[in-house]
Amino acid sequence: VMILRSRFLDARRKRRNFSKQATEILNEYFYSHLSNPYPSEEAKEELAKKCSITVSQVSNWFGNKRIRYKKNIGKFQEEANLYAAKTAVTAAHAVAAAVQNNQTNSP
Amino acid sequence: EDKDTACPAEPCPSAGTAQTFDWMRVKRNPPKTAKVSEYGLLGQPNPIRTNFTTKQLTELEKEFHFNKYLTRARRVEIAATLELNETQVKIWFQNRRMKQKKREKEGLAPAAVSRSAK
DNA sequence: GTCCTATGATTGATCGGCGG
DNA sequence: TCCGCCGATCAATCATAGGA
Repeated sequence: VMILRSRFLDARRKRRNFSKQATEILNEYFYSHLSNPYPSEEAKEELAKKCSITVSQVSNWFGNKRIRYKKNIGKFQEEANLYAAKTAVTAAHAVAAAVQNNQTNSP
Repeated sequence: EDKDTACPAEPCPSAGTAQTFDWMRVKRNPPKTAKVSEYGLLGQPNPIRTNFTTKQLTELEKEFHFNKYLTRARRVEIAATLELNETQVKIWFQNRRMKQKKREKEGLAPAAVSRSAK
């Protein structure tokens, strides 16, 4: 059939990839909330702020990410482990700091 | 704000194999729009997304600018004229309104943060 | 330039909740 | 109980960006 439909109406789709750091922030949130990657409106606004993109773009990103992730979990395994390790290190630092602080107070 | 930052009953197991959470199993029911088996032979009902023609979209758009909301009568009329279900017309207006709201919101935020810093 | 995959945006339609 | 709307999301697709 004439699949020649919107050859013009979608000229606005001049996509631009997000910055490396923005994607980094979004992925960190996604993988640290893998059990429920549905940021609240407030969380989306915060992410949008940090990433310098709009709330709609944050929504699009999560929508695409969720669909594509579950479509092929295996393909994202490496990425998942990468971010899991990253957050683990961050958490470890916090714990280490807490422990150290605790030890210096109880000799 | 956050309430699921930790696993309920999971110490810290999987390190290489991701778990399968409920959201990953979510499956939408296939569209029930449009009449079924109109081509008996091909036996392919309509488990697919409808592709509106440029003409249909043009008419819907025109009507939308006239009325953001449809009356039952108008909906029936348009559906018949464009050869669509009443549901499709109803949903189209619903989505169109959401789109409108979204665009208005985006068109007023990008440039309105410096009321004192400039 | 060619080909293929990654990715942001669009959109018809679904899901759950609310009000009439 | 049924219906329409809202807000969020799904799922498929479009079109470009980026890399080989």
